Formats: sequence, structure tokens, C-alpha cells
Amino acid sequence: MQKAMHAPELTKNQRLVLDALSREDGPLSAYTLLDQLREHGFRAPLQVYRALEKLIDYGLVHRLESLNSFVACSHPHDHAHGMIAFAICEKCGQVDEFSDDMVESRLSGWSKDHAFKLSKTTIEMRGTCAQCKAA
Amino acid sequence: MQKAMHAPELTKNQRLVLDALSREDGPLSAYTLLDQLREHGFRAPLQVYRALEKLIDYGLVHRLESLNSFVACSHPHDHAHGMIAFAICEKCGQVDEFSDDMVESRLSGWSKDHAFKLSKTTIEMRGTCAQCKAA
DNA sequence: ATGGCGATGTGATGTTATTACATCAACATC
DNA sequence: GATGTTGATGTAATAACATCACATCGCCAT
Ligand SMILES: [Zn+2]
Ligand SMILES: [Zn+2]
Ligand SMILES: [Zn+2]
Ligand SMILES: [Zn+2]
Repeated sequence: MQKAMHAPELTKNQRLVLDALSREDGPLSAYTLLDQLREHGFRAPLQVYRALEKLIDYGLVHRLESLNSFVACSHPHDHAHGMIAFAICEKCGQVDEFSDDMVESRLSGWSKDHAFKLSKTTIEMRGTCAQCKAA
Repeated sequence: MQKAMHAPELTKNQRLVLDALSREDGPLSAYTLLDQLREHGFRAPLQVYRALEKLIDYGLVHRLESLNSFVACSHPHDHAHGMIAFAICEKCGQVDEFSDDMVESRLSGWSKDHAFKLSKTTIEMRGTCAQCKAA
């Protein structure tokens, strides 16, 4: 289970980053975000990284470790994220976000059995989505 | 399920990188490896990355996406890797590698259900190991 | 007004990964 | 022996990703 700190009002920069991510159907890198936001006054990577950090804390954005990039949460209202898994299409970049109680229970179980204090879990599946497979 | 291409004789550079990783109990970054191997003639990142790429293909080394680093396989003889999960201690860096058939079956099941052609799965748990928790 | 605090702006720097191109050894074919 | 092919290697340059250090600003509570 993950903390999903409640989101206060977003700051201007956080809003800009979240909106940019929400416009996309796939993940964006921090530097792509920076480029998109230059017209809104962004000048430096840190502005992006700082906003991302908060948005991730609030559960509104997820980091995809295997891509070094970031995606808006697909379920921004369902604010109690458990363990999340992602299916990432390597052809089109589309990302599917889902949860599976059994997976969560097995991984939590392993942690309990091994006295491992779990703080964060990354589950990312890479492959080809149905659409791209068809084409 | 993952391809675990059979390993031929390792080249000199591959051997050096694998030995360096095997000496460690935790993961190393490519640049840390490079530094360790300078005395053996390594001069450039690419020498490390090329060796790592092959070692990963052979299933002798794993990449930890959430750390951008690399670790020697804990089960170098059990060469039929299915889906692998890692438990990574953020205090001491120790990495535990394990498999769980139920996790694999649930994630494969999701993929089948969504016509997602799975090519590679990353499962990484971050937290604190039993030892570090005690201390 | 003063201090604390979170957010921001900015430049420099640190870290991770790839591109491009040249070379070399091993082996097969002519 | 010359030639071509293949896989591994060497090297420099560059790209991509992330953080540090320090200054400033707005806001709110003493
Ligand atoms: Zn989400
Ligand atoms: Zn696709
Ligand atoms: Zn392994
Ligand atoms: Zn530990």
C-alpha cells in the first residue's frame, strides 16, 4: 500500500506540468515537458522536476522507471492508490495503468515473510498493445 | 516468460564486468564499473555498456530500472528466468531476487486478457531489509 | 518590521546513456 | 594469399536525465 498524500491547491508550475501531461496520451520525459513549457516561462529542468515531485506525492502523476518519464494518473479521482502496475506499449507509447489485488497480496506477503519493510513498488510490463499488434 | 539466450564463452570485457559485479553484494552503476575497471584498461562507458548488454541477454546480469544500475544474477545456474522480482534495501543496497508463480500468472493473465504482447516485466520493491530495520 | 517557510528562478554541475566512426581478430571464400 | 564478412573493441563527442547551490519572492504569524 502506498501513501497518497492529499493534494492541496496546485501551484502555477504544478498546474502547468499536470496539464501538459494530461494533454498527452503517453508518458513524457522531464526535458520534453520543459520544452513544451518554455512558452509559459519555464527555463530550467528544476522547475519541472520540482513540480513533478509534488504531483507524484499527490498521486496525480506516476514515474515510469523503465522509461525515465512521467505520465498523468489514469484514475486521478480514485485517490487511494495501492500497488500499481503499468503496461507500456513500445510501439505507440500508450500506457495502461491497473491494479491487481492478488499481485499486491503476493508481493506484500513476500515482504512480510522476509521482514522487508516495503515503501514503494514498481511494476512495469513492456510489450506491444492490442492495436499495434493488429497493425 | 523471458528468453534466456544461452551464454557462449564470455569475451574478456564481459568477463571483467561480470567478475566486478559478482564481487559486489549490491548493484553497481555503469560508471562505477568503469572506474573499477580502469586499471584493467577500460577507458570509455561504451565498453561497460556493451558488456552489460550481452550479460543481460545471457541472463547473467540484471538491470535495476529504479536505480539505473546493474547486479549479478543470484541464480546464475538456474538459467530459465521467468518473471523476476527484486527487493532492494534503500539503506544498505542489498538486493534480493525472487520469483512468484502467482504474480507471474496474474500479470500474464492480464496481458492475455488485454491482448498485450508482453516482452519484459520489471518488478522492483524498494524498502528496508530485515537487518537494517533491526539496526 | 521581522522572521519563518514554501515556492520559484537561475546557473553550474553531476550522472547516465548513446552516436559515430575507426580498428582489429577470426574465420570463410575465392 | 587476397578478400569479404562478422563480432568485438577503442575512442571521442554528444545527448539525455537529474541534482546542487544559492538568491529571491510572497505569504502569513509573530
Ligand atoms: Zn494512478
Ligand atoms: Zn501500441
Ligand atoms: Zn537472475
Ligand atoms: Zn538493508
